[in-house]
Amino acid sequence: MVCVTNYVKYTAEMTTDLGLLDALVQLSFAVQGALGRIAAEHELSLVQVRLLGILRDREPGMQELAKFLSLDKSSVTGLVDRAERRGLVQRESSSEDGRAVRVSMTEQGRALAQQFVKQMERELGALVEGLSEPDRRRLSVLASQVALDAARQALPGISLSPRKR
Amino acid sequence: MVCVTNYVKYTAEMTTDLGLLDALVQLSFAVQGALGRIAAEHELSLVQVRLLGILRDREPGMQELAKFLSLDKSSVTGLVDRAERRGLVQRESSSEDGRAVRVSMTEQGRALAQQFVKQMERELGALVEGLSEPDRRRLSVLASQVALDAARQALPGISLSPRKR
DNA sequence: TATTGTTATACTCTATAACTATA
DNA sequence: TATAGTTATAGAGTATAACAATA
Repeated sequence: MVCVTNYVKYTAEMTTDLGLLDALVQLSFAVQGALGRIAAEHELSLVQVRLLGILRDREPGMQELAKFLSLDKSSVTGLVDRAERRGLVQRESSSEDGRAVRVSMTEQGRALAQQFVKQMERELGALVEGLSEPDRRRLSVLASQVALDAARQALPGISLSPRKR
Repeated sequence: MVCVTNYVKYTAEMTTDLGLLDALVQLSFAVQGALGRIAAEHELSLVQVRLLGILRDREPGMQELAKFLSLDKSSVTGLVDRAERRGLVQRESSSEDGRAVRVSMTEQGRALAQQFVKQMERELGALVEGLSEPDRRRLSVLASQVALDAARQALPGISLSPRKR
């Protein structure tokens, strides 16, 4: 049974296996919860966070941004409006195409993004505190494999520019 | 670097380790994406899905529901309003406390929840298709441990009624 | 007085459809 | 005509504050 309540019964002795499906769903809620909490601290939505993440190494147009975020372009208009109003991003009109704009991060946005990443590292660090170092490495490899498989299934045609890491 | 763009660069030979933090974030986006896609098919939000999940084996009051969902009680009023309008849940006034209501699932809601779970099992099954059976068991155990640790951190005082599994 | 729940209000986020301007 | 983007509109979802009814 896939548990979608985000609540888990636990006991003192800790060897419970939730089963793969529940485990992944619960884990995803835990991670998204951490993301959401930090985002809320900065009065950001998760989509705003993703926007900043995308703009770290790209200056996409609105349409392109819509594709990245799986949103309608009109939704992106509002999203960028609000982020721009807060001084996190900026629109620049394209020199090549009079219709197009390029969205980029401001210094302020970049600073916030960096701060966010640091907090996220702390929060997720706490989350995996209970695992031994070898277990962490195992989890990292397995989670990476599933995540990468998922990306391959979801984005069969999209080739992405290399990300700084 | 925690990647929050939900996009992953991948190559043909697949042994990449994203690092634990990115791996968990990416994995959580993949799982939540699956949840969100199925929810959207049924015109449900993720919160509506969680509501149905909670009501599988409880008939909580509005306040209690707010606590489960980490929402304000006024938000739950609207949430339950919309679900009730669609015939998925119902309010019943409590016999003991004249102020309170009890929210429960309708037959229609229960049927939808069952269907949802089946779809989720299929989708998540596809997600872990690339793992060997022993790797799946390992992932299950490790993910369970992190998820349960997270639940313990997040809900130190809350004791939950046993869930059917 | 405290608690349960709803209402009023305001904002974010989202999509659809219609629009403008450029290609 | 097609594409890039915005605007108008409508609805879900959220929180805060004020309210009603019951305990």
